[in-house]
Amino acid sequence: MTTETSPAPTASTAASAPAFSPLYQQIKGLVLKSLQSGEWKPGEPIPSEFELAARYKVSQGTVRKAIDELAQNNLLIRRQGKGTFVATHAEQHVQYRFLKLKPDTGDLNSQGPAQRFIIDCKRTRANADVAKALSLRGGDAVLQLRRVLSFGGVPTILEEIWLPGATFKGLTAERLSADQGPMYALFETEFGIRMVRAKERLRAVNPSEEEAGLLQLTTPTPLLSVERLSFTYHDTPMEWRRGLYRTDTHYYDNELN
Amino acid sequence: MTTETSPAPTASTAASAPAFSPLYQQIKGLVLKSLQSGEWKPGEPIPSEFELAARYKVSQGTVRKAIDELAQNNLLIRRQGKGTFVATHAEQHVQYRFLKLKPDTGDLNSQGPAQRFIIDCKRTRANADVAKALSLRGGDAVLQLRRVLSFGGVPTILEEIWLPGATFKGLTAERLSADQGPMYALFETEFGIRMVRAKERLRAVNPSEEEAGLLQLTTPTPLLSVERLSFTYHDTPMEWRRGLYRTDTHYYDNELN
DNA sequence: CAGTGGTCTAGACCACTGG
DNA sequence: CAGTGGTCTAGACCACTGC
Repeated sequence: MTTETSPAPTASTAASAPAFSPLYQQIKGLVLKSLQSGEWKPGEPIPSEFELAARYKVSQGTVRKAIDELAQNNLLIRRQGKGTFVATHAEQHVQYRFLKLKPDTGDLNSQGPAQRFIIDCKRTRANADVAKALSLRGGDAVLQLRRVLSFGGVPTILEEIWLPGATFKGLTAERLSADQGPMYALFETEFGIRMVRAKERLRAVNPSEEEAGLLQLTTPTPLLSVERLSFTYHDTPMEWRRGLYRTDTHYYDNELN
Repeated sequence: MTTETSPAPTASTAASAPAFSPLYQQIKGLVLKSLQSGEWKPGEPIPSEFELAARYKVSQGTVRKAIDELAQNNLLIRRQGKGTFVATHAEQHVQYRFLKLKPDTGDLNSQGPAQRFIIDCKRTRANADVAKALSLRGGDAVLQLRRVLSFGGVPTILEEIWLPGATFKGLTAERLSADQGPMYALFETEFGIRMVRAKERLRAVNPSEEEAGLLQLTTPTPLLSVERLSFTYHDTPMEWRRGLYRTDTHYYDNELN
């Protein structure tokens, strides 16, 4: 690793700025590349700080700072005495990392695991909205699926999910139904896609008759509409979903800092 | 600053653990104490890293790590070449730091600043729920106020706010109406209270007739109910509010990591 | 130009994990 | 006990701000 200020993978803001990029940022980029390429897979340990320092020809402290930031972004997990591991949506004691819905009493697992019912799962073509969200061309193949999540036997979430067809070749309703565990964990093992972060837009809405029926609502109930765009490495959008959450027995939990 | 492992402000988990507390955590605690005591006020610079290092008898790097964490928690703001400043809800280019509502088109300020109308502001006694949230005894004095926020002339948010009466002595509707700028900024300058973080619970609800009227809703519209508990230093709850947000023209924006 | 925060290094030692 | 991440130090140098 050279010490001189270099153009580096940190794209300058297009114009005149020389774009000074600290060493640890460049290291961060290299580590990210190895993560994305699958050199280190979810759940596995990455090389120790000393090994990485030798590999990149920098001091351990510099590697440390790079890893610190990646760990804060939930891409890596540090475990003192054991090593640094690639984060995963499976096994992570924090299952359902992106699901912020909590029951008014108890916790999500107090009534056992969630039950999942696939309503349908079909290949189709992206409409304008979905194409735009997923950075596809209108008409590109997409996989569209709907499902209901129940907690303690009560249907609570109705979701509609769109995935790029090219990336998720071979994903079927059967494959999804057979699986235990979070869908995002399956994406990792079967398709090498790791969801890294997401944006959500929340609204209060009245469900359509079909939607109310799928959630077995007996009285008119406003629902929380949650539109989510999920990203994999390098801010690449990889999933668009819209959920309808019952919020008479649960609430959407959020922390502000 | 002693280097030996000390009991320190880091409360041990009640039982047998000796509770090792790193030096920089202890420094963090001392800095926090100075923040809370008002030695350094919102908007003001704190001493330089070298000065603090001398004061606490530790190396600059240790002070740095302490400040880094406080800056990440939005308690401090670092400005290269200038210094480190106490964060504030005023002036901060990010006004309305805790307000996650965004318009479907444009941004919150595209139609000028928010208009605020105080509906009422009265001193009363805490009911059980409010008392519990604010860690008061039932019947303690509380200040209760309601207001409407409008954007571009459209009433969009109806809020009901409860504050501990003892801390906010002298806060009146007149005082609030006279003020420009965020309420949390006024809390800092007038009462020495700085809101540091908050928790929100979201639900979809149907407004009562009175609520619909105050928001000038002409058709039945489900609203986003946002219950917020705000904390000042040391996780002390200081404000409870419930907002009703119109989400037909706006949405609640959230980032998941 | 002096003063601030930001980066980088090299080395020592500590705390935690597993064999 | 060896190997990992975690803390702490001391010092050098860089980038940014304002006078």
